[in-house]
Amino acid sequence: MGAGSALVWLRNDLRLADNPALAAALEHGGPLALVYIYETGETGFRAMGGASKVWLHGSLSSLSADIEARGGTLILRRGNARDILPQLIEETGANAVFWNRRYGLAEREADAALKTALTDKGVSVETFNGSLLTEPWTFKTGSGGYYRVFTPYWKQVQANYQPPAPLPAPDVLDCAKARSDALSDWGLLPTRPNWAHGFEAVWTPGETGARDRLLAFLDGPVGGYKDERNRPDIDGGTSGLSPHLRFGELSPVQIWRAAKARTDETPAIEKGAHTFLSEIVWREFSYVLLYHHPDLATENYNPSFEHMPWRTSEAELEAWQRGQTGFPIVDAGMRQLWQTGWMHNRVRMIVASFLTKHLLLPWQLGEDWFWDTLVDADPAANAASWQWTAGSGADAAPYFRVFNPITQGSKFDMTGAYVRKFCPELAELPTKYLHAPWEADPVTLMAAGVKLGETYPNCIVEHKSGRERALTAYAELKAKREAG
DNA sequence: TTTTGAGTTGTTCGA
DNA sequence: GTCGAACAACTCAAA
Repeated sequence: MGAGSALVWLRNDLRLADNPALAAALEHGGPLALVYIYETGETGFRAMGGASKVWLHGSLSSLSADIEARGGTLILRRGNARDILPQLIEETGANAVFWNRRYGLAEREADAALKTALTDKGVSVETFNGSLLTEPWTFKTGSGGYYRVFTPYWKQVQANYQPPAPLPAPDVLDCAKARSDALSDWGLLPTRPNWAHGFEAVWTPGETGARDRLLAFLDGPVGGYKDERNRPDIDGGTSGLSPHLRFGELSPVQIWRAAKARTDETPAIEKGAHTFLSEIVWREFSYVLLYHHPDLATENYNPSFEHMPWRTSEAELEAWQRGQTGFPIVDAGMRQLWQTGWMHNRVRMIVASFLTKHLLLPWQLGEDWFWDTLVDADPAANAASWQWTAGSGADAAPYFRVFNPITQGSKFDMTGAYVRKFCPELAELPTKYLHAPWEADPVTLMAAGVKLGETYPNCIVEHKSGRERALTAYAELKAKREAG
């Protein structure tokens, strides 16, 4: 390849280390054009949610600084990649384009069309796997199909996955010049009100923040991960890497290598590291499902769920969204989500079970709310996990598994620190009543400053009757399924 | 082809 | 308080 420059189109891979597309562009030689396009108005693309936009702003800001520290520049553009990439190729004199692949249908189709168009104009295009351990078509079952059950998939990965050699971040970047938008003009950050003001205390978007978090996790918490990952009252019981992974500030390959290396040094963490990597592979499994079911975020994976007698209630949906259901563990979770853009995984299951079973509202409403409010909103993992909870998904929970929010709260937020943090109006209650304040006697309630129905809502549905209603609905579904 | 064993994360009830 | 069984039936993956 001749003297032209090499254009790297960055998408969900906002990092310099271990980035296959970037490494190939460096190999190509010549100046680099490092480009991020904020794709708006692209048909079939799901618009990024509000919390994700906030993260994107932070991530691009960090990436831009990292690139400038190496003498380069990040080019920002907004609009259609279809129009913008050819312009940038012109402006920068690029004769080769590099990107890491995406797996949603609309994205795949758009990328394929672009690749054809560029190739036809004599520009070489090379694409890579920059976001997954293995791409969704890699592993097949004995009969040639894709995996629909997690455990055999996980076994397959353990038996056959070998990480490629790491690709170091470049020390110096020689970049081509081109016009760039100002990041602040994209309007990614909220104003009036700034509902994201709580994010900063919790997160450091960008490659450095991601690496620091990974190392901190491997330095300690990973050892107890198997049990502590279920404890929302423990700070750092989980890795907190999900938003970094979502934007590719680090890759699952880097995680895999680091966890394996650390296990070799410290065999005592083996069990925790193994469980941790299985969670990473759940993300991979979700991508297998998304690849084979492009409408995973909207359509039931199991088609028989079209007969599910879901309810409708704007008021109940809103009570759930705002963390005003009257069940402390549910409300704490929904408020953590609103305040920090993230929710502990155990609590995600509890609130999802509550929405789809106790309230019997369609899982798509929950999926959509999470899409808008999670900084880690991932097209594959979010959709697959909601369907799993609802029972419509692959390898799904049995219908009779209705989480009891009181039992779950007492069992996993056993100190009550989680509810006290996010539902401060209940903070003075004794732990014994914290997950079921209605069971406290009037004297205890008064002493804690709690007036049910005033300072904290009454339950919008009673646990026992809500559970029974859900079981009845699922039985109806079964009857309809049998009737054809 | 047929068979077999298994399937992320739970709750309730009764002994 | 502890423990085991029931809660469905089906589909998947592999032998």
